[in-house]
Formats: sequence, structure tokens, C-alpha cells
Amino acid sequence: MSPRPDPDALGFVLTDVARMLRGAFERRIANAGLGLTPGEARTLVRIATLEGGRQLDIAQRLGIEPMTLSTYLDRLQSLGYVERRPDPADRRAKLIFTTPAAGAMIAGIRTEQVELMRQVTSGIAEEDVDLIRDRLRQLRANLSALEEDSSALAPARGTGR
Amino acid sequence: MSPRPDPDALGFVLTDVARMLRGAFERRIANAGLGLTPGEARTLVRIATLEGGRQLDIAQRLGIEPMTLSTYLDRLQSLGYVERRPDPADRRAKLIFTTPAAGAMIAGIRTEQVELMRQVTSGIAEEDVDLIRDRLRQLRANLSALEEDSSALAPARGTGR
DNA sequence: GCGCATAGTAAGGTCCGCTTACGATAAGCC
DNA sequence: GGCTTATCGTAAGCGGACCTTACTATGCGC
Repeated sequence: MSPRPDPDALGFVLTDVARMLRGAFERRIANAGLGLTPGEARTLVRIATLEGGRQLDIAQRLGIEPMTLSTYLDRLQSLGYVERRPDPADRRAKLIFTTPAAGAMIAGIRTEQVELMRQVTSGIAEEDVDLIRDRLRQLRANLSALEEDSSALAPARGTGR
Repeated sequence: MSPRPDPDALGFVLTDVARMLRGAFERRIANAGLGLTPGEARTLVRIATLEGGRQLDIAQRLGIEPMTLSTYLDRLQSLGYVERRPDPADRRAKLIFTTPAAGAMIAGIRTEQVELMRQVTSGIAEEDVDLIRDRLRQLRANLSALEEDSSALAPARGTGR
């Protein structure tokens, strides 16, 4: 029963690593002249795996609110990396596609990402890296569940679900 | 050689987890009525372990810039959780102490933190949690090294985009 | 047609963190 | 002593990520 929180507790360490990682990624992307923010990069990558998806779907996959995604899309679109096409089946909806120009950018992101992670994980056995990733995915799943719980409690309008 | 980044790559997962964790922590702290932001909580906890330290030291431990810390201290001080006392040995410096009132707050933070992490790590073996924490600390160390390198190079960043 | 749900967005807010510039003090050097 | 340079903290202001609230346009059941 130590009476105070451990500054090396998992939560704090995780936060630290994420913050620093973001900073490092930012520097890399800036140096590489890619001209994207980390959030935009993440979004673009995710879109590439959900080619032709609706904004709501993509937002959900990214774990962000539709409005946040909308802002990123504005940027990505103005940079010519994605297109919003009307959904022929539903005129309210728009389908998101990457443009050919995005290919090089995505490859560039991947390069930076791989290289950065290579540096950052140096000194850690490959199995351990895999294990960490696996367990973090579990954490992410748990957190998703938590978020649903709390939004279920939340007194919101509609409250689908 | 897969031609595109994996959205489940370690870096992305880490970022996801951190963002969601922050959100969950925020909700918890808000619900508990503690009235601190996560950054302030982290700062307060760290101060408690460095009782009487200088701001520069604390900032370094937290991995943030002194100015950022200064802002947090303003808040924590106005809430009555910390004190800035002049350093008798150096009149430029100030030493940071927690107040008695901070005790309950720190205990509260700990409670929330422990409870949250319990939920979040559910389904993961305890050894694995420890292992993750250890390896993440290694990552953090690597990132610290990276940051030092890059600040040594001091590349003009910015790129208005 | 009417009402309500849903897709996207405009507007604006919070939090975290950074940089730049500056005043006050300390410390080194002549 | 007096000058210069380094260091501690801070005022001011910025960018990025994400959120909530409120609105438009469309779809859909009745």
C-alpha cells in the first residue's frame, strides 16, 4: 500500500511514450517534407485500408468523432490525397477514396514509420515487440469497451445503441 | 514489403491506446470530481516524488519544457496543492513542495488510476503487464536519446504547410 | 406529406505541448 | 569592482488533436 501513485506506472509510461513518439514522428515527417500532421497521416493510412468507406465508418475505425475526421479530410482533400465522392446509394453520404497522388505519400509515411520504430525499439527483442503490440491491442479493445459503457450511461440525445 | 502501412503497427496502436487512455482517465477524474486535468495530475504526482525540487528538474523528469510546467504549477498552486518557495541557495530558483491539502488529491488520483488500469488490463496476465511496462520504459529511454540527438542537430522546423 | 433518424459540417472550446523573448539573478573573467 | 555570459522562471502566443453543440440536407417509415 504505497500511499502514492508510481510515476512509472503503466499508464504514465504509456502516456510518456505516446507523447514522445508523437514528437519524434512529427519531426521526422517535417524533416521528410511530407507536410502532414500525425493525425492526418494516421487518417490517410486508415483510409487506404478502407478505400471507398463512408466517413462515419472511417471515424469509428479511427476512434474519433465524425467532425474530427471531417476536418482532417478537408486538409487531405485540399492537399489532393483523398476524394469525397457522393454515394450513389445515399445522397447524404460521401465515400472516401485515396487519389493516385496519395500512393507516394503513403509509402513515405510507411518509410518514416518503419525507420522510426526501428530506432525506438532498438534493444528490444523482436518477440517482445510483437508481444507488446498484441497486448496493446488487447488494451485498446478494453478501452473501446469502456468507452461504449460510458457513452451508454451518458445522457445524450439519440443515444443509438 | 507490403506496400502500405499497417494500421495496427506498434506506433499506431500505441497512439490509439494513449489517446483512449487519456480520454478514459479524463472521464474518471471528472466523474470523481477531482477537478484536475490529466496533465496536472501527472505533474502533481511527479512533484510528490521530487518534493522540494527545482522547476527545471521536475520539467526534465516529466519530459516537458519548463514553460509548460510553469503553467501547470500556476494551476496547481492556485488550487492550493503546491507551493513555490524561493531557493535559499539560489534566488533565481524556486523549490516546489506539495501542500498538506495535496495528500487527499494524490490519494484520489491513485485510486482512479489503479481502478482504471485494473479495468484496462483485464484479460492480460500480470507478468505480461509488467513486461509491457518494462519494455515501454526501454522505448521511453530510446526516445529520450532520440530527442537529444535531434535537438543537437536543431533543424529548423515549421513548414507552414 | 409528416416526423424522425442519419450523414456530414460549421463554429467554437479544451487540453497539451512548444517557441520566442525577457527580467532577474548567478558566475566567470579581466 | 565591473562586465559578460549563462541560467531560472515566466509572459505571451501558437499549433495540433480532439470534443460538443447545433444546423442542413437527405432518407425513410407511416
